[in-house]
Amino acid sequence: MSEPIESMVAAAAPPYLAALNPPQREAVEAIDGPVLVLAGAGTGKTRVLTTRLAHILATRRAFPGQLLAVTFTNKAAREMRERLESIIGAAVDGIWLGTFHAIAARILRRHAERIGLKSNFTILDTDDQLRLVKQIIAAAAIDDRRLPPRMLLSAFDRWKDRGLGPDKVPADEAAVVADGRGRELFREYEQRLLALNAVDFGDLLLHNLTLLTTHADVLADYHHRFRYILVDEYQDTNVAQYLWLRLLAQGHRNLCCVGDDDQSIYSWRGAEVGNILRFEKDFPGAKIVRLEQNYRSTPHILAAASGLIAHNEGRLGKTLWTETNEGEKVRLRAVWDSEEEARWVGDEIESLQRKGEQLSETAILVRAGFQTREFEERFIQIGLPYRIIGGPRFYERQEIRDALAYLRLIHQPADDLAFERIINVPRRGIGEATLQTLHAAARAQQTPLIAAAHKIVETDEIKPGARKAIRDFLISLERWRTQEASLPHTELAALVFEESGYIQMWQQDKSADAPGRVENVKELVAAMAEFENLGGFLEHVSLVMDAAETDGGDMVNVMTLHSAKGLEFDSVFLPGWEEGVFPNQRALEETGIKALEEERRLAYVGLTRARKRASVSFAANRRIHGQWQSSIPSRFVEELPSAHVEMLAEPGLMPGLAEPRDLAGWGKTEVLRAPRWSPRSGAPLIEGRAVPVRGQEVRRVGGFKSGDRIFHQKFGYGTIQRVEDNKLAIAFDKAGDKMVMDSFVERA
DNA sequence: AGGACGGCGTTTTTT
DNA sequence: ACGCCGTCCT
Repeated sequence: MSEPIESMVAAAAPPYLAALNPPQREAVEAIDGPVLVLAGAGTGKTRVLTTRLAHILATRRAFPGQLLAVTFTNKAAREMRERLESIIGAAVDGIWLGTFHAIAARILRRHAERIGLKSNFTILDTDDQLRLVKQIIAAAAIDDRRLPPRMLLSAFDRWKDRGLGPDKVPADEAAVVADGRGRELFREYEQRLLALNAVDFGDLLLHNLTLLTTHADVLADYHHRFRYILVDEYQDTNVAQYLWLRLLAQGHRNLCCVGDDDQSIYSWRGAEVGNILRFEKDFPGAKIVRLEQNYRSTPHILAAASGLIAHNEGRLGKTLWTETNEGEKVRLRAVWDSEEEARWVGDEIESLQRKGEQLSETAILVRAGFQTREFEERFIQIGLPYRIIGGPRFYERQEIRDALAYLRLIHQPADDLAFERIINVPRRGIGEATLQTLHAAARAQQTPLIAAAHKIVETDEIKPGARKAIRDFLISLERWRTQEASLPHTELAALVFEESGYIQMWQQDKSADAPGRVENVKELVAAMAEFENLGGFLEHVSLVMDAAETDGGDMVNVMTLHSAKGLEFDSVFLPGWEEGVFPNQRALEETGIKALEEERRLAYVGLTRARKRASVSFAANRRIHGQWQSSIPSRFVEELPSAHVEMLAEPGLMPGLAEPRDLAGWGKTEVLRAPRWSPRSGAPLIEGRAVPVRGQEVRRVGGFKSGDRIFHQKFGYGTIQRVEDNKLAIAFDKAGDKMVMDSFVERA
């Protein structure tokens, strides 16, 4: 441990302040009142956040327990804690530092009974949510082909993102979901969750809002408690999170939000760039600090990224600059097809490697997961080590979810979803019919399945075989539950997986992945050791579903642009800059110009990941869903300022253009944007509607109303049932009921 | 209870 | 093209 905090305070300018540039220092020292720190990419955002926390503590403005620091990811929270402790030189206990969800869960557990929950409530993940929604749909006697569970769930999620419970959803919005039954189903879903003593991720925030707005004493308690509030990645907050912060910050008004509107890439999961754009209005007198000095990238990379993002409107505006020297221009490479692209990138990486660059300092950032495949194939072929970031996670595996269901059920008997999951795993001869009987009984008695099961085994409502199986299972559960108090939780878990026959089930399984599954369950048990008790472990699993730490070998990193946010690499490859792929066609179809700007921000995020060199590439032909499609360069290619880009031309090859042309001046020349990318697309889409393109006849779309007869390329003739923005609910004569984009239909 | 078959979706991801 | 999921059949 280094010097105590007192001696840091004694110094005229503490060392941690001296290391900051003027705006950073301003952001750190503006302790009181609302502050918005607009932190461009690579400008030292985390340093400011952590130094600010350290400064508050060092100057004795608050005790650790009076600080609230919120992040979006566990990784960010961990990093913040580590860096804070390295500044302070000691462990910092008591600070409320964590993700929105973790903090909200902590608060909710303290006051669960005020919401109608018990403090050991279960936090459901998406999988459980979906199963519950399916049950709700079935119970409402709705055909799930008419109402896909995913869609309904996503409607619920988006409502919750906006802080809306069943009673607050605007009538017109509820009306267009599930044939007017949206509100009813939403209410049903929420009631089911309460009955299960469970919450989903959205509820954590939503219940917090209810708690804080309906219990003045609780709110006052937190007002008093949280003297200083800090928020990371503020541009990613949704409305619920914004309302939550605003409520908590009302006390001392010491709210410091750090974010970058140009890096807002999560609107599709409810993030509202608007939150950052209107900070000044919401917090009058707020101090705005801009961090613009970039410590990461070369001037060419910064200029290219800045030139690109300048095409967006409604930005708060920043001008990134750097003191470093020129460096390399952003390289732009046209290739014939996606295979050649992978070959080229592979060659380039090998050449970098020969020059002594680390593979792990190299990244390939793609727009969508399917693009990684081509690179994998090529890299395997040439023996180039790589890792894909962002695959399926440990806690999402079947065996882990099964094992967790056992533990959940022991810890929280009302967890019907857990009960259903494992009642017949391993097989105990409890089939569909028995389960139906149980469900019916549970519904009739308004009790959890487990309680219904206890009663039903005393009757002869079910067959003797199943009855015995259930009774045995219940006895085991009871025993394990008793042992929860006496045994260490790791021992309990090991015991449960043995006695239940779960481990044995996989040991006897002859499939290739069975041994791995056994290992995973054992790993799970081992992982429990780090936690004080079963409850703590389950909380961790629900909220801290971090991907396993990437192993440290020297490998090329392959990931999506989204996963790359917050990371940096010496060399960055940005393949697939083609219309349709990037900007992504579907995004444009869904939300038009809004999506286009978000895609552009994604491109900006990609470029600004690079320290020394960035290479953009695009292919004339690409296989998508098994079909070769010709493509044209992304509009983002033209938007890169040519002074900062070096075109790596291959003679005679310029995909998508009618004929070879002078490539150096593409910025000035209008590039033909023939919509050859998608077989069904009519034209580039802006705001969800086709817009005229030079030399091309574009059919006028929009203006449809229900009752209109239409024709669709794939589904044939049909009648419009309902219009929702640019989406049409259509009863097709042959293909049944479907939702389609209006741009894909024409009047019959 | 387990395999075969057909249909569907295939942008991004955290908690 | 391909994989996953749900259903249906044996």
